[in-house]
Amino acid sequence: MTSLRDTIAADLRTQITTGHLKPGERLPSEPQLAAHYKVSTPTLRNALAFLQAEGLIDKLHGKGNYVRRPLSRLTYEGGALTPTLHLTVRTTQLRAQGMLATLLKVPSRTPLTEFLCIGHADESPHSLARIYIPRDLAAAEPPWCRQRPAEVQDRVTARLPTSEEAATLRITPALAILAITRISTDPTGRVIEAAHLVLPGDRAEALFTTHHTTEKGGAEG
Amino acid sequence: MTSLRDTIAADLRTQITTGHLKPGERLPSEPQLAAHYKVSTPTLRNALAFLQAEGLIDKLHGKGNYVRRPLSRLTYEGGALTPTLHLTVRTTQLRAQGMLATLLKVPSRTPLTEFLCIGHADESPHSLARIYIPRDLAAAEPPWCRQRPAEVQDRVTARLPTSEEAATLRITPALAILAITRISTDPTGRVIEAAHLVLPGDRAEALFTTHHTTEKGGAEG
DNA sequence: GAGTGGTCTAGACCACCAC
DNA sequence: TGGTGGTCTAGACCACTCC
Repeated sequence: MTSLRDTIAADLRTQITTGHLKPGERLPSEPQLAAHYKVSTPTLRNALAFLQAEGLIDKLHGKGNYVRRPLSRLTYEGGALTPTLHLTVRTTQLRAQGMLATLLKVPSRTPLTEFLCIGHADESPHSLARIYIPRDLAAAEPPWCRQRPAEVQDRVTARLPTSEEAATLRITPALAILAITRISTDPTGRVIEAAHLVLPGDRAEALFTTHHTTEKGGAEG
Repeated sequence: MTSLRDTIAADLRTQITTGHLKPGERLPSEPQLAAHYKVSTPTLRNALAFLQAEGLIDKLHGKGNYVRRPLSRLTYEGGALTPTLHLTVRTTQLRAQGMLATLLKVPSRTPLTEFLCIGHADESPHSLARIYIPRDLAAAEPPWCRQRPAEVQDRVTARLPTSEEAATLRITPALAILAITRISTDPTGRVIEAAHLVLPGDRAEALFTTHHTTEKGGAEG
């Protein structure tokens, strides 16, 4: 009924979560584990790939498989990233077109500035952001927009990373990510910023707080 | 440099997104595709598994691989699911303990009611919700809480589904999901509802709108 | 060079679906 | 019954890490 892969993954998962295998500890080599579970190496590797996608182990080429240490969790708060060490990799001048023009509600060929940012913690990247701002509002320093937003809309989805995103964030292509498209508008309704954020699912979460006034009720389902 | 799997996946992805392969269309059988790309069937299946995780194809056991039709996207709006056909599978009386007691900020063994809900659209499940409400506030009909929330806090993460979640939602274990933990409080600060929501990443998104008053600024990074 | 994980092969065997 | 996908095997060969 349940596959060998799932059985093995479940067993190792239990050993990790119960502390039988401790954080930082190296697992036996794959041939050894395969022999122990009496399966072929591809089957065993399949199970390990699952644990990697869950963020329970790190696979290090040429070194071994290690139980992952608990990660400090990055919290994105609706409308703003938590203060952290950021690295602006690239600033690009471009012109709006297609999807970008639609998001920013500007005509095609409107001058924009793109900020490509990578967030870091513990020497490893933990967030990727592409921020687009109409050029007349763009600033040289963070926050890169000269104007304060009156309303911020965050559209959050879960998906697997593209190979480029996986390479940039140094994560496995099987690790789920939070993809957030953020649109900020000023009091007049003008879009002053559009941003694509990518946060690894194993070390990031997004937090949104909604206040309901008495006039309008809340939970419908 | 790039693996055969990625090359094949990229090729098929292109054929799908460009319309060369149309929605609903059946792909050639796996042995045929393997022969076409001159790879073994496991390698080809590996590529197809990737496309499945991206939501581009459906793998139907005994029938074939099909280009997926565009899915109607479920939008969860901060604090409330969009009105849709819901099915309450189970109502359970239980007592708070551990994590649940912490979330609800109640003492252990406080009586609670759990509502297990599955959302449907087009005959297929598209959302899974576990809602916990202090028993004195629980109602028999949706919305199951007798009281209106003053504040709703949504904690959003991306991860892979557990095997139970995958089975319930009829999705592949490799498809990323949005996991939302929602805490609703009344004006006095009492927690009136805690909910765990699971939304498939290929057909759901969460939308949050934040309004900033003039006193407090917004984007910090 | 020894040991590790990364990729791929060729094929067996089972389960599901349609006829 | 025949074709399809699902799982697993046994092993080859390459790339990376460390000594």
